Amino acid sequence: MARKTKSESAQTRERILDAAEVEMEARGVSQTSLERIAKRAAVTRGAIYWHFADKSALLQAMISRTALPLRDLRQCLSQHIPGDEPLRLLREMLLHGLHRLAGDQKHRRVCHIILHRCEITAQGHPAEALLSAMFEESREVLLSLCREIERLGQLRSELTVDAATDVLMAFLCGNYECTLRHPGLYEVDRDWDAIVDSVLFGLFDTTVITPCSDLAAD
Amino acid sequence: MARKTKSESAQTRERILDAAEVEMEARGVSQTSLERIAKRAAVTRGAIYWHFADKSALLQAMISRTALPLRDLRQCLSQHIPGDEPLRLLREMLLHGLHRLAGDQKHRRVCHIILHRCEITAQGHPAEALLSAMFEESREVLLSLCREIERLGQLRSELTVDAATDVLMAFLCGNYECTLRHPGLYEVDRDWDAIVDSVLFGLFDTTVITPCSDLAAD
DNA sequence: TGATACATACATTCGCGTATGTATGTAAGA
DNA sequence: TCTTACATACATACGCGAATGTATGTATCA
Repeated sequence: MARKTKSESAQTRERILDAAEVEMEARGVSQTSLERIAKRAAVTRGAIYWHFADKSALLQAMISRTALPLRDLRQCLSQHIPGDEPLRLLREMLLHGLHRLAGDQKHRRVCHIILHRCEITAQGHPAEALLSAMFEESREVLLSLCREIERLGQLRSELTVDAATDVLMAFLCGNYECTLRHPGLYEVDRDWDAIVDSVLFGLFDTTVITPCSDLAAD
Repeated sequence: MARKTKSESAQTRERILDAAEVEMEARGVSQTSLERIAKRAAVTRGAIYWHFADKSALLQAMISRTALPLRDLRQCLSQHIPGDEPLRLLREMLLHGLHRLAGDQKHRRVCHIILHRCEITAQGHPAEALLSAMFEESREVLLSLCREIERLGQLRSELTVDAATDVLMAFLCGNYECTLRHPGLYEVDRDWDAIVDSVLFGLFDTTVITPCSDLAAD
């Protein structure tokens, strides 16, 4: 064996990342040796060390390869015209996240690894900073939306904006948790519309929501 | 050093478990060596191997030592007189779980380890069976309550019992997730009453709820 | 005096990182 | 265009530390 062409090399790299995903989901990050990954990718550890500095860098690359929910949030936000029905935008954002979680196999796998197959120690861990940043940024997004909704007088009087935001965060995180950790015991492919509407109805005065779905059309 | 009295031996065992909790929460289960645990407990690895077969058994003992939310659920359920305001019971159960999560330091630590500091591989892992059983059993409890509520005509018409159950599960799991994983970014010590009421209000017709709290008195 | 509750010492395994070998791709010079 | 020179893309081999499990020593309790 010897030197391959550039595209072949890139393919090797992808195969290694694919193999790492499968192995790490099955056995956990720390219990997966580079030898196992290499074997599944039909290379030797030498190839892995050529493409990646160490296991940590491999994990980092694996995470970077698939965009995480944050991108979706930003994408949804970019379609938002400020002052224009934040409640409906919020609805679309929640539905978008839930549908992606149900549909995108690859997305699910990487999230599963980061959330449940990876012992995040304190600081410095590749997944640690990412998770915190995603959480904080998601919360910021939801919080600003809740503030807009409150300004329109649609927040239920017993609630603060922070309380509403945190219910939404818990609902979202909980769905990731339940879906990924207990795939047999928790339904993913379902009619999320009624469910999301119920949650929103508990937090906001949703009489103004017009259930037009043409905004979600891509 | 040598043979201790029985109570001293039991104390040693507890010290080992305490040390294991602290170390495992800080570094993750697989990254925590028995040597570190022994050092913190002021013993040698020999003592650990005397009390426990291996690291797996140690983890199992650690989990068994602190009762998990399941016991709370059962306790709450046992106070339930069937046919008597399931909605109020549900409310108390949710509040009880959230308050314990906020107040019980030891409980939080073990949950944190099991959920986020432990790479659960497929079957056979000490934490795996426990987590699945807890989830399934919790869902069963909530599902039966939702069924009772539906029978009383208090379930919102757009929802199925399963949908309502899963919203509650997601809400609960999400709170564990957010609280334990992002302690700085998510408030635990808060007024949960209004929040729980909002969630319930989104799912059920809660006009019948009488906010008497004497039922919760232990 | 025997079983207990450890400490100590030792053997073994496992995975990591690195050093090195090697065959091929590739660009430049003649 | 053929060859030279080098970079690339791995494979192979080795040394290392860390952690595990076990075997054995030992002092004390009962």
